[in-house]
Amino acid sequence: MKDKYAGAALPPARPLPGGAQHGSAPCAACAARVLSVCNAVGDEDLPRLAAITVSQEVEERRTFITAGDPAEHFFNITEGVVKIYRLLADGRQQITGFLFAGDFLGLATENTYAFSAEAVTAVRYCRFTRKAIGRFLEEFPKVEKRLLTIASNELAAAQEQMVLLGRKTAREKVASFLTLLSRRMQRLGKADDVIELKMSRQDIGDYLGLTTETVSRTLTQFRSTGLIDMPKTGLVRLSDPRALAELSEGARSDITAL
Amino acid sequence: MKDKYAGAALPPARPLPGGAQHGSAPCAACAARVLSVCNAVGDEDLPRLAAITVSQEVEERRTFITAGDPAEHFFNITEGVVKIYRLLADGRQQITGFLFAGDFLGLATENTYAFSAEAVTAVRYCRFTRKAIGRFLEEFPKVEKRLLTIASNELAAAQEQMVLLGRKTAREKVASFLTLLSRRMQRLGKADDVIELKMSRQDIGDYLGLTTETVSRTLTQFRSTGLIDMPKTGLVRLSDPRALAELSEGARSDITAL
DNA sequence: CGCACACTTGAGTAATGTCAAAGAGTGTGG
DNA sequence: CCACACTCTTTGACATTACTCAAGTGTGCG
Repeated sequence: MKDKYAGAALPPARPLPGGAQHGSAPCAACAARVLSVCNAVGDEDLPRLAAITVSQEVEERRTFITAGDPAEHFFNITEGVVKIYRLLADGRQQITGFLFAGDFLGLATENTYAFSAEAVTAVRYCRFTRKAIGRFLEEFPKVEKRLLTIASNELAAAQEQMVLLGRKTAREKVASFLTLLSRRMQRLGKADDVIELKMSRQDIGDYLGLTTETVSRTLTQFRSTGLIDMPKTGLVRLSDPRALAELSEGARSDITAL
Repeated sequence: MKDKYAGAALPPARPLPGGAQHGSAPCAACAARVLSVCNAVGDEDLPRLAAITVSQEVEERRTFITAGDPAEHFFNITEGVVKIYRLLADGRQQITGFLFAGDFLGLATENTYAFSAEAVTAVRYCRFTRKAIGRFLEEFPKVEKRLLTIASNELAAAQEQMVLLGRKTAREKVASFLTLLSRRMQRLGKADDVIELKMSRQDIGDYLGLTTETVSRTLTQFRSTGLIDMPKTGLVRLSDPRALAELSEGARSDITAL
């Protein structure tokens, strides 16, 4: 089942209908713009940006970047959730990040992609060719600066994730994950105590370096100790965000232990 | 003992004597230049580069960047080995990378350092202030491009490390580490089957998400199965680099099992 | 309504961590 | 130059966490 959509021999993602993707309107109207690189481009230059982008949508479960393929594009996620992952020879999977609206994709890339990317939900993105980006950056050095900032932030996040993977316990990992998603909601100005888990337990496990079962058990334990509440599938309410945050940083875990 | 040199209240690292660090000579003569960012600066502009750098040396074991401190500098390692690490509240340590001559340090940084850096061996580096770098980049966009490339490479390496930490077994982790160091020797044009381990077992463990004991046991096992040889302390000869490389990628490990 | 899939729960195992002690290597001072 | 002290590494015995395998439960979709 994990391989259902694997492999690269897929029909291409379809461009949005109507050719609406060429023109300044889409960029100006883009809800993700404020969150993304594109924010570094002034209103007056949006047409230039729009000219090099193609907006596309990808259905749930579709792999749209396969590790090893020539890296021809950069992507800007405008809607949905994407998982970035790498595989070992025997199929073990490590998800190196989840991407959401506003996130930029393609930095960790030389000539070929070193990772795969799969749409966790239905996804919409703007795509640029590397060539076009190159020319564009010449003209808008501000965007290049922004890319460097983004890369720095991603690098910091990657280091944080290394701490999690290398040194945290299962409980701390899951608490970190919930806290991370909560912070993201906060940044978006939404209620930060209710989280939608769009991804499967398997994906959460592959992100945290755990098995599905351990993720499930840990969530159950959190629920039974009153740290979280799960009103319905895919929804988690953080009953005690503070305790979760402390737990995620490696605070004494005996205080909330079963 | 781990705290012997910890804390920020240390005498500053000393600049090299003679003021030799201001002038073009040091950059032109720098052995690490070909490996580093500085390579993006042409010979004719080296004086400009030298004008904003200060070369310093740091003794073994000295922490020269402490997480949380204001990020005022970027560094270019020109000699020695540096470890970059993060700590959890209770002292658990995760080393996110080892840096060698030519490596650039300071990218994963906003206004304060999110990591600490310690000299594993005696270290020499060139230091730039953020301000100076900003002005310099305006003038030499080529260097900025180079930084973006470096950041991309680091990001790819970070993802690779996440796979290691999240999904590899102890044997695979240690094999990966040896293979990584071997590749580095290769890139430097040196014999790639003999590796100097400048760092302690503890550091290797903190890098691989293992304990000292597990690292030690795994190395012993590799030796007893003929994968490696340890002629003297700190030296490892890869007797079967191919098998190690395969093991590190998650190949069937039964073929070399004890 | 029933099938499929994802999630949960349980029992037993294996890998790695913990604690403890002995051995090896390094440097220092007598 | 040797002996001692210190630290790092190795080895051993045991504990524990998280994994594996397996069965059951729930949920959503056709």
